[in-house]
Amino acid sequence: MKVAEIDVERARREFFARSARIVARDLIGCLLVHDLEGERLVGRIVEVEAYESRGDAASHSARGPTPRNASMFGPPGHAYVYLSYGVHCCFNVVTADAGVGEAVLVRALEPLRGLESMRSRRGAVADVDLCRGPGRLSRALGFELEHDGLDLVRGPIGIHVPTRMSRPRVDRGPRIGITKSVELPWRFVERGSRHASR
DNA sequence: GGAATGATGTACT
DNA sequence: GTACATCATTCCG
Repeated sequence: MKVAEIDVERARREFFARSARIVARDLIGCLLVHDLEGERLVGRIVEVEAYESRGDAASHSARGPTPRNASMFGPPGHAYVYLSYGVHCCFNVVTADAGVGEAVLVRALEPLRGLESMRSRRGAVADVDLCRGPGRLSRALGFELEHDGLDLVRGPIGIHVPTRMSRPRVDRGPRIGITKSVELPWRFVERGSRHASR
């Protein structure tokens, strides 16, 4: 591997090695990519939530490591995928440092590429709803439990930070669907996005 | 072993 | 707006 490639990889890993709330904010506008069955599926991240390790009772990591949340305590820049309500897969990006237990839940995407493939997995829904919700986007992009722990720098799932993008306007507020630590304003949404949930 | 609980989505009134 | 499917995980005993 060339020196330049090593530098790029280090920079990509350091992006995730920060607190979840900081990474969460920066993920708005980034591209979530899945190379699946010879096709590249792409969505633009428009809604996320940060789950931290200290003082966050809503985080899966709040009571320490368990078999389910093990990858949340693993190295940053890896996936944490879990089953919600026994039905839906939810996709997170592990942040901070290994052993800490922080992650960012990706809640909604603006579908950009591979829409036909997304439609085939999602059934008869409007395109604006293809990836509007954490369970929905996992279904649309083909995320499964087997992707839990995957290294997002190596693929086939990855996150692209656009080199040239106007910094999106981001609104911040309480997270959705939780009953603990409801006051923490760690949900980030691109202002005015029609692809966000709610 | 048993019971409660979801970081949800869909259907229905 | 409300109802509920559905099951792995977690906690308690």
